Amino acid sequence: MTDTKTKILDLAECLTQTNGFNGFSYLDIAEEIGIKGASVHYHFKSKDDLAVALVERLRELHMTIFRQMETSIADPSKRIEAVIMHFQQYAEEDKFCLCGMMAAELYSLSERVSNSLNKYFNDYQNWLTRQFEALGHENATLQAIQFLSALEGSLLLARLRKSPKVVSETMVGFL
Amino acid sequence: MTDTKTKILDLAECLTQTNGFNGFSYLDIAEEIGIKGASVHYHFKSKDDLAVALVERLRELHMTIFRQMETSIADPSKRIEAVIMHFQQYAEEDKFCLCGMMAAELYSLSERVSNSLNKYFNDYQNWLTRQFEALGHENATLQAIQFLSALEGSLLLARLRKSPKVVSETMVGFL
DNA sequence: GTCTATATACAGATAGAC
DNA sequence: GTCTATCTGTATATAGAC
Repeated sequence: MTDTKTKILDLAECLTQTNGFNGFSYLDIAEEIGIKGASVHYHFKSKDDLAVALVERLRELHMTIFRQMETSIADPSKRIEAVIMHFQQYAEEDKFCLCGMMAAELYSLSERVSNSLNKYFNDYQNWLTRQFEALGHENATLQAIQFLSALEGSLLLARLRKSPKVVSETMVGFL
Repeated sequence: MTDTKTKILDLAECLTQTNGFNGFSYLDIAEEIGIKGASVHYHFKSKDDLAVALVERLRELHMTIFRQMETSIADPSKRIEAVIMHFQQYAEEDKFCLCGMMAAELYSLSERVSNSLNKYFNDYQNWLTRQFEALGHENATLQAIQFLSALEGSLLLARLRKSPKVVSETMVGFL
C-alpha cells in the first residue's frame, strides 16, 4: 500500500501532464485519493512545494534510469530509441512531458521551480550528448539539443493531433 | 487609434504567450486597457470565444505573411531563416509560441480551439513542406515536421534558459 | 460601448479539534 | 495524519442602467 504522499505525487504528476500544473487544484487531488483538501496541505504546505517535489522526483528517477541503461543496454542508439518510445507512450496517454508543461507555464511558477526545471533539462541534455559521442557524432552537443527540442515539439504536436506515432515518425533519422 | 476589440486581442495574445491562456483573466485585460471587466464580455462573450479569435487571427496573419514571402523573398532558405528569427524574437521577449502554448493547455480548452490549433499547425507544416520541396529535399514532408517540432521545442528551452540564441543555434543545419 | 452591481463558483491557505 | 470550519481572494459570467 503506497503512502498518501506518494499517491499525491503520482496523481499530481498525471494531472500536470494532462491539464497543466495550473490546471488542477488541491481539491481535485483530495477527492481522487479520498481525503479532504486541507489534508493535502499537510504533505505539501504550498502548491509551490508540490511543484518542486514533482520536478525533483522525476529528475532523480530519470537520471537513475539513464545510468542503469548505460549498463543494461549495450548499443547507445537502442538507449535513445527507448527514450523516444517513452515519449510516444506519453502521447498515447494524452500526456505532455511534465517538465515541458511546466516550462510552458514558466511565468506562473516560482524561481525554485524554474531552477529545478533547468537542472532537469541540463542533466537530460548531458546524457544525450554522451550517447551521441559514443555513437561517434561530429557535434554531439548540437545533436543533443536538436534531439531534445524535436522530442518536446513532436510530443506537443502528436498530442494535439491525437496521433502518438508522430513522435517516432518525427524522431526517425536522429540516430 | 486602434479599437478596443483589437486592443483586447493584442494584449490577450501577449499574455497568452507569456503566462498561458489560463494565466490571465478578463480583469487583467480590462485594467491594462482602462475599461471594466464586464466590458470585455461585450467584445468576447466567453473566454472560449476569445481563444478561438486569437488562434484564427494569428493563422490568417501568418498565412498572409507566408504567401507574401513567397514573392518578396526569392531564396526559400532565406524564408525559413526569417521564420527562425521570428521565433528567436519571441524568446527575446520571454514569450512562447501562442499556439504551442495553447497546445500545451489543450485539455483545458474547448474542441473549437483544438480544431483551430490543428488548422494552424497543418497550414504551417504545409507551407514548410513547400519550402523544403523548392530546396530539393528528398523527403520534404519529414523535414517539415522535424523542423516545426524542433522550432517549438527549442523555443521552449530557450525561454526557460533565458538564452534566445538557443533557437537559432538549434535550428542550424535544418536548411 | 461601457458602466455598476451582483451571482456563483472555486482557488490556495490556515487554525484548531480529534 | 486527517478532519471541520473558515478566511480571503479571484475567476467567469450576466442583468440592467446610462
